[in-house]
Amino acid sequence: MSRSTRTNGEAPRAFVADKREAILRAAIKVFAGKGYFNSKVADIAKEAGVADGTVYLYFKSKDDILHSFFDRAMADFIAEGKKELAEIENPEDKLRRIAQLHLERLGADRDLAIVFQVELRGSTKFMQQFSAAGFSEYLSIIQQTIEAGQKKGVFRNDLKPVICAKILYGALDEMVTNWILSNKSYPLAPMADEVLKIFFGGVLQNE
Amino acid sequence: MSRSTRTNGEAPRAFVADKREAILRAAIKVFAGKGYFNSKVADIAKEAGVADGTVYLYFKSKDDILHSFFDRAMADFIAEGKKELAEIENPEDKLRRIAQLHLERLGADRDLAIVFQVELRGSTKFMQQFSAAGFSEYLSIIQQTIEAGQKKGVFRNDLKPVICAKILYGALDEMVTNWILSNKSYPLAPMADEVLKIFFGGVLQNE
DNA sequence: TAAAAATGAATGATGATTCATTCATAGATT
DNA sequence: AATCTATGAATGAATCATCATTCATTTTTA
Repeated sequence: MSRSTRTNGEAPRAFVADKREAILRAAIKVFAGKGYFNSKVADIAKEAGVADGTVYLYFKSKDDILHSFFDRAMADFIAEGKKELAEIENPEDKLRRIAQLHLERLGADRDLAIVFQVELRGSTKFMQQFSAAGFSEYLSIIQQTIEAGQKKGVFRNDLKPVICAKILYGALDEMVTNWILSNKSYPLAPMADEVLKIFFGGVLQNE
Repeated sequence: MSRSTRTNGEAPRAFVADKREAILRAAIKVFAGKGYFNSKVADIAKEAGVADGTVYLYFKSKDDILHSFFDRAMADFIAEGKKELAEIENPEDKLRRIAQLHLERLGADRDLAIVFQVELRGSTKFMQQFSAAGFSEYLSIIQQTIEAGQKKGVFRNDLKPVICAKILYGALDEMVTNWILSNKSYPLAPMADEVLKIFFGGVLQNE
């Protein structure tokens, strides 16, 4: 046993990581409740059960908290998505899985969803980075799936894949936003099928 | 000529209204550039070419500026939309006109679009009001058009109108957001047709 | 010249960040 | 085992810059 400290419970780093995690969770909760700019660092500290100064032992600044959250959440999301999608061949099924993952993930954690839908968009600057970072990768995964489907002949060839991707994303995004703003609480994930029914088949009656 | 002041240019109220308008325009520009919370009232005053205090002769508070902007913009938009749509019978054409108006309007004024897409969403509180106010009315206009189309048999009956409406709105919204964030400047309005092609016909190949 | 509009310096509240201090732990020493 | 000490985590009161807002004064208008 090379690691002597392993004996009594957790390695020292694990303890540290937990506190960071606690502050991050607290921040999400506070941001979701009052909005980023209306949230005081003191609020976050209180929610996390630590002193104000402690926050600065784990994060450079208030801004850094939001960034850290976003970086991790987005990386996790894309990583898990890619893994899941690698096992699916059929482009139609792939899109279905993307939609489900999207709504499952955000539907499982309201605070996280609020920060994603509302707070992360509160500044153009952030949106630009957002755009540059994980977001465009996400869009391009959808786009590539559509291109693959076109090659296979399951999707129409007269549509631009970029636009299709944006529409699907926009539709899912709107489902999430509506879900957040609604007072009634309903499960979000099942909307995936509704969305895809329309996205796949269109609204026009085929006589 | 009953209005005596009409002779030398503007009526007194018009002068006042112009200054209010100037401050509002300036505010939109500043908000669009730096975000609501990063914008100082002094920035707005400077941009409008007035003293800091003058802003408070026309608006109750910084918050009131954003609200006033939103109220007017949304009311204008819905009013004009309703007028235009009243002249259209065919639900398909109606949706097409809605999409065009949506993109034309926002595509014509980038600052306005940024405030709409980015700033107005920076707080859940605002979003809730947003939601309560004009926004849900907008969504329901789309929804009703779809219902009308279903009755006429042009739209599929196995789709929920609410969901269809949200999807169309979400798709348009995403087009606008992407347009704002893109460095390349392309015309936004033509995307309406692309969106509708997919919304109407779906992406699946009909063999 | 009276009233209205505009000014911009001063005020006061707020809240992010800092840092001198305290606390807890684990090894070292006796 | 009891005591001591070094280390780094944690604390939270104090700092300090930042604005939104006000209002006494000046300028413009009619």
